[in-house]
This record gives sequence, C-alpha cells and structure tokens, in this order.
Amino acid sequence: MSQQRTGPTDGPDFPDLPEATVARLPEYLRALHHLAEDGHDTVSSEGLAAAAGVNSAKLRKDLSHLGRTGTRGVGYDVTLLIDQIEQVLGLTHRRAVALVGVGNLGHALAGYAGFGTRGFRIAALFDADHGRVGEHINGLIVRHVDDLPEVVEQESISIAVIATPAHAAQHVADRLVAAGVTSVLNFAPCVLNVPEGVDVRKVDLAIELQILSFHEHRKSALTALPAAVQKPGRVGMANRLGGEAVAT
Amino acid sequence: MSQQRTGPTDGPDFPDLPEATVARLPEYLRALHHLAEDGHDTVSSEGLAAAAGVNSAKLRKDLSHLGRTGTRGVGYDVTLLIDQIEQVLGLTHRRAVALVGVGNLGHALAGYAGFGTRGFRIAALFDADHGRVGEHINGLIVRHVDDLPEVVEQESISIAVIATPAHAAQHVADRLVAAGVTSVLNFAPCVLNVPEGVDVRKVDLAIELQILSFHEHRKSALTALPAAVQKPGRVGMANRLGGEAVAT
DNA sequence: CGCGATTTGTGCACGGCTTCACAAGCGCCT
DNA sequence: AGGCGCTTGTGAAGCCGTGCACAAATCGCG
Repeated sequence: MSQQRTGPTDGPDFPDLPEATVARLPEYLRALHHLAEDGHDTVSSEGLAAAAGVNSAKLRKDLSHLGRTGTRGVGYDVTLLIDQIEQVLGLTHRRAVALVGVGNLGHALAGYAGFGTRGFRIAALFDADHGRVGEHINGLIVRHVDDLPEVVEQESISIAVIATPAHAAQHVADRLVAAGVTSVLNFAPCVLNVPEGVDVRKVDLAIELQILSFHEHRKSALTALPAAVQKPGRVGMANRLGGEAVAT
Repeated sequence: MSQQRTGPTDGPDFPDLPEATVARLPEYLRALHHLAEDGHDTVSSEGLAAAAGVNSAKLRKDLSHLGRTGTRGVGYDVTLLIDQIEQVLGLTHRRAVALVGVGNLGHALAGYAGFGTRGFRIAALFDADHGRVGEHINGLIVRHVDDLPEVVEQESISIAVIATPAHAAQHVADRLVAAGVTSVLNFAPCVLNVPEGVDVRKVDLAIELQILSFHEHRKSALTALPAAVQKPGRVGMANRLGGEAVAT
C-alpha cells in the first residue's frame, strides 16, 4: 500500500507519515490525555516517550513529521499536541462504526466503553442470525446484515468491525465493501480479500498467544542448557510490528 | 542453507528466527490446517502464500529459516510443515494460560473456542472483585487474584492474559510477574513496565480503529481534491507491522 | 543584554526486512 | 537415461525504521 505524495503543492496538512509513525501516534495520544488529566501543561520528549513506552529520539522524529510542534528548551504543549494528533488521525469528529457479529466477542465489543471515549461511536449492530436480530444491546438494536447498505448509507459509516466466525467473515467483508465501507477491523481468524482502496487490520488472539509461546519456548530452552545470561535491568519491552487493539 | 547454526553450541532446533518471521508463522500454521482439512497433501509456496495473505518470496524465505522443508518442483508437505512450525512455536503441548479480569471482555475471551483449538488451555480465571470470585464461567471457577502464586505454580502457567481496566493492569502485571508468569498479553489500554525477560504484547481496539481512521482521513482528502488515482487490481492487503507490529 | 541550561529537531549510519531474479534441485514423461 | 517443466532456496539490492549524537533554538536569570 504505497501512496504517492500529493505532488509539488503540498496538501494543507498531509505529512504523508511513515506507517510506523502512524501506528504509534494513537499511543502518544492516549498518554497525552492521561497527562492532561493529571494537570500537566507541557511534556518533554523524554517524559512523553516514557509514558508511551518508546525511545525519546523516536518520539521526536515521529512528532517532527507533524510539523514543528514543540518548543526547544521547554517541551511540548500537551493540549496543542493532542489537537494536532487528533487532526492528523482524523479524529476531529466522532466516526461511526458498524459492528457485525453479535456473538460472544461481539457482545463484549458492543459494550466496550473505549469506543466512545476515544473518537468512535458504534452506530449499528448486525448479525446474520435471525434469532438475534431485534435484540437490544447497550441501547442499540441488532439488525440483519441484509440491512447493511441502507444503514451504512444513513449513518455515513466507513469503518466496520467483523466479529463473526471465520467461515462467515469473507462473505460479510464483501457485503460491507459493497455497502461502501472502506476500512475493516477483522477479529475473525482468516485472511480477507478486499479490493484496492479498502484497508484491513486484523486482530487474532491465538496468533498473539502463539508468538508469546515461541518466546516462552525459546526462553525455556535457553535457561535449560547454557548458563542463562541473566541481565538485570528494568523496563520491559513491548514489540509488535503492527498494532492491535482492545480492552476491557 | 546448510547446517550452520548461529549459536556456539547449536541448539537442537533453534534457528533464531527474525522477529518478523515469527509473527507470520502462526498465520501460515492456520492456513496449513485449513488446507489439510481440505485434503491437500502438498502446497506450493505460491498457494500457501495466497492463503496466508503474503508474498510468496517472503514465505519461502521465512520457511527457509526452519531448515529444508520443501521439495523443489513439488512444494511443501502440509502435515510435515505443520509439525515443523508447531515445533518451532513450542506448541507441541497445550500451554496453560491464566486470564485475569472477568469483565465484559474477559467473559468473551473465556468463552473463545480458538484457545482450545490452537494450542492453549485456559487453566484459571481471576478477578480482584470478590463479588465475582466463585462465579462459574465455561466450566471454570473465578478465583481471587490473591491466589495467583498458588495457582500459577500448580498449573505451570507461564502465559497470562490481562483483561482488566487500565488502572489495574500494572498492578496485576506486577503480581503476575511475581508469581512467575513470563509472557503477558495485555488488552488494557496502557503500557506495562515489566522486568527484563518478560514479554508483553498489547492489543488495543481503539488504537486499531484510530489507525484505520487515519487512512480514512487520508483517503477522503485524496478523493476530494486531486482527481483520484483509481487503480483497479484485486487482492487486498492485510497489514500490521507487525506487526505488525503488525503487527499489523 | 548576554550567557548558560535545557530540550527540540535532524543528519547520518547501521541493521533488519522485503523483493527481485535466478540458479539449483526434483519429478515426470518419453 | 535424458531432457523438460516446475518449484524451492538464496544472493544481492533497495527500502524502511531505529538510534546516536549534535547543532539550533528557546527560556530564565543575573
């Protein structure tokens, strides 16, 4: 997914950020909100980096892509930076999100408060099971997937979350795309084929655990044979090339 | 590649894989199981790559790190490859997992079938709320977090999932580490500080949506001003750097 | 007004990952 | 047995991301 620049005349505010930076901005944003609640007016790159769990140099480079945002010798203005990041992420208005699949996981997601507090609004719930259609969840009524086109249009939905069983996911994705959705967050353990221009991000619990399993396996093998290289230190690592998501 | 092993004394089978490769192996594994169910005995790198949503060259390079696995002119033996990957990921036995936080999301995770079918077993549920302790979920009884050390020891748990509110996550993580857990999957929207040697992976729903939001924002800005560069093509992309980072 | 302390912004080098392109190997068919 | 087509495995090149180290900028204070 490459995106060539808009051209010589640079777009008003489209820094054309590196993907890795985009993936970190939300984390900075969360940390900033936390700092704002604690009454901080400004933060140093060092402080914000610590709160977001990254290197300070990386943080500065990331923020530098947004244009000059900090003040040398002082740091970053918290509220100003929040505004800038929200602007870049397109969070200036609450985006409507559709949730398809109201099963085990779907229920939990529908009740997740983090949606509302971080720029989104679940605008509609869908399920293919007629037995579930009509059910009330968190103030919303479950509708049948056949109603997708209509509702997506009405509510101006461009982002959808798929929380169906794997075998239904591709079909749902096709219908979502046909209805006009251009971004999908997929919780089903399968790959989705979508047309160019549609973004898909995937969250797979089992994959995350399997990656951890690998490291466990490696760790136990290391401590078993060679005298383990015990390094002290503090501060953990959180890796991951792509981000992932969720919550309570 | 020949027998050379990076380490001094070569570990039995520890290719010391690139992190990016490790993050993709689970996806290959899932695709392979799917192929096996469909009766395939062998797969070409092209076929498997398509099923896993990646480039075939990347797939071959990834698999080459496991030692010779394929047969030129033929492809990869499906069941053999499954065994090899499971071996490397440490999935030869079902790993016990502890789940802390039996709220909205915790309930859903406790009932997630993908755990059992993909190498894991939820061995225990915990919550700090005494009102929830004792509750039966999916055949398991919710225990109080104070029992962590005891249960982790008994069940040989090394991996834990945190599904608590953000404000409790760090405290829970500390207790988990103290109890002997060395890998954590964190669903709470906050960064965790853990000692060296403990792995943390994070899944944050809001972050995923915000990343999608950015791309939506960019797309709408592009289609608005310049005559959109409409490229045809098919086949979608699933990123995550990681995963991408994404994982991702 | 100027100096020093502080912190940002960034040039640069390094390492890892991705992709291409092709030689090496394998099976099948004649 | 030999050749042919197919597929893997991998060298090499390029790209992206990271982290260091430092110059530039700003504030506060004497």
